Amino acid sequence: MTMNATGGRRRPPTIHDVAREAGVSRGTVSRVLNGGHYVSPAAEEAVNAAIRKTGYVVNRHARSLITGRSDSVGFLLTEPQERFFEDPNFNVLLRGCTQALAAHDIPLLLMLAGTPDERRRIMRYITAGHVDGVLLVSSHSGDPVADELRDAGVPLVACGKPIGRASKMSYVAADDRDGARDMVRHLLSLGRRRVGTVTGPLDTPGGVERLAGYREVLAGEGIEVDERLIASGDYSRAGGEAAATRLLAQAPDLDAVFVASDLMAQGVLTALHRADRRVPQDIAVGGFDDSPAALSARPELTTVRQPWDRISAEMVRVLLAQIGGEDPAAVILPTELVIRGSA
Amino acid sequence: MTMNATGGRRRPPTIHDVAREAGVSRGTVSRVLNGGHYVSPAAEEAVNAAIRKTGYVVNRHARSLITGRSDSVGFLLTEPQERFFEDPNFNVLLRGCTQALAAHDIPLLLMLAGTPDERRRIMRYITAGHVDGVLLVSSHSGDPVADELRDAGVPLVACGKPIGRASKMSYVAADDRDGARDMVRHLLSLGRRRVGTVTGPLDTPGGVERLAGYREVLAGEGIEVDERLIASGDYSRAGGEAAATRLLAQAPDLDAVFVASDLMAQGVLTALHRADRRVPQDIAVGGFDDSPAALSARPELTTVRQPWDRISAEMVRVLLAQIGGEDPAAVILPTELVIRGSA
DNA sequence: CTGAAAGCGCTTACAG
DNA sequence: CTGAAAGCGCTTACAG
Repeated sequence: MTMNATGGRRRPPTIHDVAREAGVSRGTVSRVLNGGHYVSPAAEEAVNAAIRKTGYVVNRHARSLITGRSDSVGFLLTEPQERFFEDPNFNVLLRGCTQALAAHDIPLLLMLAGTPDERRRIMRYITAGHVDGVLLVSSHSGDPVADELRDAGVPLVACGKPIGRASKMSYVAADDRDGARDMVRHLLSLGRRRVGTVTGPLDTPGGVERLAGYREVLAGEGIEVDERLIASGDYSRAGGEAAATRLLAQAPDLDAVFVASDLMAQGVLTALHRADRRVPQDIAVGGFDDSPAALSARPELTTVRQPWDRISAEMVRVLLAQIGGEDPAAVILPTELVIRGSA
Repeated sequence: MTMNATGGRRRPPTIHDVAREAGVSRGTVSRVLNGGHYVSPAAEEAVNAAIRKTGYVVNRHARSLITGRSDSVGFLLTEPQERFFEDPNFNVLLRGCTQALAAHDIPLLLMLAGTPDERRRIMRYITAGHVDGVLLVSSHSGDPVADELRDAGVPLVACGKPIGRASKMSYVAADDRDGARDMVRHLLSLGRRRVGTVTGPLDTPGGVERLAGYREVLAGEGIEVDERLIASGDYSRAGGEAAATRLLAQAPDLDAVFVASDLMAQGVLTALHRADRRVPQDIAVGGFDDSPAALSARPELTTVRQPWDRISAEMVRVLLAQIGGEDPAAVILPTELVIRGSA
């Protein structure tokens, strides 16, 4: 039983075969391939017929060699690996971006750079031009990769507002602050008066903005913010659990909590369950994301939906525009309150 | 504020620049790049110094154009999208493969083909040679993609034994049957006598083999298999929940259940909880996979660990060997019983 | 609108 | 061991 790499693969047809079949020059075939400008209708038709007949598919390597473009895009995740697999948000984003790119016939290269070592290798790979642009997924602002890529002139769009350098970098984000406001208002409308919050890391836009929304609503209602009602988390389930435990100790009269991510909210539910607090009767819990974690929680989470489909579609749109020469752009998308069993 | 695609990118150095710097011909530089054969030590050293000095990185498109290889590998998932995001196993596998390939400096192209339409487009892409080989992840044997790829001569390795055509196709799998035997023996060792099972889909190797292991152990113990103790699932959480509900109705005296995946086991726990059966006191529950789902379950799942790291590493190893011209190979890896709270 | 020609950056026989 | 040369499949000014 022999089977090698070239096994059943025939030599694929080239532009030359198409030209011969169509009775035109290779230049004309190429023009048809690249938009059909300066080509007579007759020639165009002959070429298209020849393409169908030969089953021709352009050789991207040859094309890239001359155009200097790779016709592929990188999806770069600079979080530690665990986060990627723990947090369903990344999955949703990855799928959305893959699909949006597929519509343009552009393959997505998945790049995982959790360690400084991996980051270096991948930076080299990217800056060598193996990818036309990068979809950057990383929540922390301390991340140097974003700056490095921008300085290298690599088209780039971040998911979430890059703290401190937004004006020079494209990004797509949900309206974090507004979503937080909706949730806190909802909790208050339930009659809760001791509303706490578990924040995201405060070096991330989600951490900062969702907390800001929380403060705004309380201030607007004339409720003084009690700092004992605020605990910070790290977007992990375990972090949420620990934060809730602290909250319970600092403010035993807590009757609601807005948690800055669904995954942390799962941890919060675990902590409340252990402390024999019923949800939502004793303590109402609101999440953020509407990730799959919201539905797998018990009770199912009332949460703030981030429009992941639109976020990924916009990231791709903005990136392709930038690769095409356009200036960077920021896109802010509205969120939606989703009410389920937890609040 | 202007910033375009070519912004900060300089024209990268070519092999020509390196040759000039090193005072040798381009051919010699190329030889150093490709293994250093037929190159004098002096020349090699000069070239390496020149590479460092110029920061040269090979242009893969030019290389691919002549070698006919793309130096990249596809990770093809033919499951419906939802499954990919619901089941943590895929994530673990994806990460493992990405890392194993990264060690060879080979990028992984993520390909999601959940619909017939996407499958067609991706098949075209792959058979056009844009990828040197594919890592195929799909649990169902009805999947035509595997055959199509093999017939097209594309180097291929499947995750899990492809039912009915294993002899002609590379695959890497855990020893499903043996893992199932370990788990059922464990449940019996706990003194349970009415041990049921929730199987995977019976057109998947995991569905068939894990059920076979279950039957074998019972037969070995002289226990007649009661078909009312067997319910089939679809590897989804909801499927596990439904199967457990059926089991409870058919065999109310159930005192243990071996579930063919951790994710389904989560659903089983939900159903048992609803039926007021305590785990593990009333009913012991054993899972399969040792995926992240095992740890997020309450109680944490006793399960059968699939060695995901090794599975992905072996998949990559076998694929690269095959791309290099070797014959297909099958690799079976041992599992390990992991005891936690649920049984 | 179209063809002939140059050239993208690299690898690989071919002579030496 | 090494250089000169051909050529991978395509795109794009350049003439017509």
